[in-house]
Amino acid sequence: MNSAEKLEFRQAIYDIVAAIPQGKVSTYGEIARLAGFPRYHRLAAKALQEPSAPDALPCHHVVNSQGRTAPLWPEQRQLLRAENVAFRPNGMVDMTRHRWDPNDLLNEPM
DNA sequence: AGTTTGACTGGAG
DNA sequence: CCTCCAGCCAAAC
Repeated sequence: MNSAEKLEFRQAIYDIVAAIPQGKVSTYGEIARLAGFPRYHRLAAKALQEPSAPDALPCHHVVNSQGRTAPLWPEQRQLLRAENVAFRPNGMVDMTRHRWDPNDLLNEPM
């Protein structure tokens, strides 16, 4: 991965995350795959930590594959709750209800 | 140049 | 659900 690809990757990640609708969440592995770098989930996470990430970027819409919120980022839970995202009793996001389907453009506001 | 470190993942125990 | 582990890849040590 050269420097040009890094920029390309980061930009793709930001675009994808920006496209996640309110009340929906995606995973690090998913956005990395959509960005065209299937095994770069860890780098996707790092990209969201980058200070260069846009301020308005709703990175709280990204959780891990199990629906777990970022351990060292307690606010994420509040941000999601503010969007009526349902949490299971175990503290994980109810992925069956809130997983974002990139193909479903309107993603049923119902 | 070798080792450690994550806002990770999927599987095993 | 929990922890532990191998696989993963760039960055930071």
